[in-house]
Amino acid sequence: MGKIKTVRLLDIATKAGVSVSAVSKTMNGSDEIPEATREKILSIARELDYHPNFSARSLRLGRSRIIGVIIPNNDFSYNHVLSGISKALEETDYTPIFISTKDDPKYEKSAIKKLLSIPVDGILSVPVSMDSYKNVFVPVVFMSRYPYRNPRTGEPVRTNDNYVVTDDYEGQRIATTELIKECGGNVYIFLGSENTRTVAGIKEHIRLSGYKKALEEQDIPFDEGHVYWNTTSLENACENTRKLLERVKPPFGLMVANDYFSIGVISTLLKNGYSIPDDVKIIGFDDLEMASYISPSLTTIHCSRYRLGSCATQHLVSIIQSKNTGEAIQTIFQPKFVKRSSM
Amino acid sequence: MGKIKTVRLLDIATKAGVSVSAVSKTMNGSDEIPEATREKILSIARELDYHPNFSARSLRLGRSRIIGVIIPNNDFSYNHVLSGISKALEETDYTPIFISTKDDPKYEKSAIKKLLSIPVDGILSVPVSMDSYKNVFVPVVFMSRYPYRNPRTGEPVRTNDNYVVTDDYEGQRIATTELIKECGGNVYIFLGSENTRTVAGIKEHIRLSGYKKALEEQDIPFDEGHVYWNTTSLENACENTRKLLERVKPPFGLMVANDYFSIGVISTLLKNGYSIPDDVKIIGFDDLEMASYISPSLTTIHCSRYRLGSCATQHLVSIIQSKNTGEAIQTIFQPKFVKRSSM
DNA sequence: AAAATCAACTACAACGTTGTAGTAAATTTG
DNA sequence: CAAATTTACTACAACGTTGTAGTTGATTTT
Repeated sequence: MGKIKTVRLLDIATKAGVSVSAVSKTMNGSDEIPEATREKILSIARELDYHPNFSARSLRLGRSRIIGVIIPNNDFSYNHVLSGISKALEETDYTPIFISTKDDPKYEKSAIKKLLSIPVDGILSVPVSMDSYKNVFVPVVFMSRYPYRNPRTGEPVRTNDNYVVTDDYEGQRIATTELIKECGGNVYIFLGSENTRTVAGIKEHIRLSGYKKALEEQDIPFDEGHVYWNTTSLENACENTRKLLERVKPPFGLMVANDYFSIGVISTLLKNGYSIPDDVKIIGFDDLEMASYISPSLTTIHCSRYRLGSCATQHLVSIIQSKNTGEAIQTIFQPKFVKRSSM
Repeated sequence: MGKIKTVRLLDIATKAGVSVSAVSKTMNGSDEIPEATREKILSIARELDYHPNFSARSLRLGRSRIIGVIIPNNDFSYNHVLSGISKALEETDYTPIFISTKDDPKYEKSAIKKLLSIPVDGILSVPVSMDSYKNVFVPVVFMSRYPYRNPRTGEPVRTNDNYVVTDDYEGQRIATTELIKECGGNVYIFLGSENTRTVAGIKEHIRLSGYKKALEEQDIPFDEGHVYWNTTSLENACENTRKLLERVKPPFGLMVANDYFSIGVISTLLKNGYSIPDDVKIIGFDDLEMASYISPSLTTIHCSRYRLGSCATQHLVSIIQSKNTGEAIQTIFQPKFVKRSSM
């Protein structure tokens, strides 16, 4: 398995009897090479199966046609976002490179450095700490986690970063409002990790805020005991369900962090002999494809993570190509309530 | 957003009053730089927040610490494989770059070229056409789709490529054997795409072969009408189920291409008033985490795609680092039958 | 017919890194 | 104490590409 010489511009140039520059110009579509020479060069390039050396080009140009994608974990829970990114990038000649941060600012910083040293032409990020992006001099589009609202007040926050998010605050508010219509104040909520409540140092979870807002609107007092944190796996979801059942008996309403974990919740409820939606009314979050296929079919908040990824990607590419006017691109997708049979 | 000058070895060298070579040697841990100078250089590097330029290094060295990952589609259906790869790579200082082929040899060829031009240090691939890899001069480990058996005969195939696969032939044979115990010859099978039956030009699907083998062992004649192709989405799975119900009435046994699509099958059966496992016995494939949480809990063939990815990655890294002895690394994971309540 | 323009190139430096060959001073060896 | 070796460096070419600044020879303009 010895080193194999790759085909360079020089090889083509030698064979065609022209200079390296002429070949380079031809490859880059310069109009100062006449048709005849151009044809000759291109046919030799094809014959030798030439492909430009990525590193050399990146070194020379200071750009790479590579987009860095920073995600919190490598268990691909951002699966749909990534699919959206890949799909959107397919139309362009950019290639994504994914790095995970394990939700740790240390890893995030090193991920950014790694990406910048490539150098990537832009970054799509589900951020851990906004501070990490202070000295990033390529375009960045934040996804999903940007503090677009003050989580304490629900007020929109004005910044000049680029971001694409779904309005989880509104999503949770709507879900809660709908559930209150059915169950009054008897509504519980399963949320994700408590210590990564939100980015940007504001120690209040955006989904929790939406939940509180809905309660407030209906004059229902907030009860910390109705919130179950750490729904971060199917097993945790089941455990939370068991804990909940120990403390309160149905009927009640329950909102689960996402559709996937709802499967665990439903499983545990059925196992304990409860029926859905008669005993427990359930609302998920995301509206995964499978939400309408499981039984009972899942009432949920629709917000396409796929669309989020593809939208952010389109933004980033347009920023890269049009040399950023300084105008921040900010998109907030509004989630929708989808009623099925779990409620 | 002007171009920001990045920190180079030269900047450190100038500030430290030494040569670029001295800094380079220090960075690469050469032992010919004494402790005092080394400390000085490193502290300046830290101070300036130096990070090596990836492209320059790759150009110079002809390697990049990047691993190319080739997968058939960008809807991340190879999710678990990718997670395994990412996880395994986390321990090393290699970074993966994913490219999809859309199951088209044309895209596959161009993906390979792109990766080689980076240049990647190795490739992990779920291949479309083995021909595409003829002139690849970096280590390749094939995943999941390698023709490790002759699909017509079930005989092992001897090659000297590196690969990691799960024995889908055996998996399907076992599933079929188990289902026959319950339903006799009354067993149906839903399989994936008919025209990508297998790689390597052998026009026979490895899973179908396993199915046939089991029938043969029990002296049950093969009936083409028992095979439903094109189970490539939840919706297709439902449609196939409806078609099947039109033609045959329960009871019967049914094997579905994978656990995920089983959700659609189960949904359709329940909707039509059939009960599982009394009317229809179902076996999935994969043993996804959710298989034991859905209702009815899913009997399936366990084969960890995650493990497949991480194993292939470990192999690749070891090949890269030990400068390949020529000995091919080949791993075949044996799947296991997991009985739950859908059968 | 000389001057200016143009077409079709070529030569060369630069991007940031690394390894090899070289060198001067310090230290060890015979 | 001279010769050989070692230590601690430095200088420089090379990796493949691209853009800028030439350099021809031909054509057009004055």
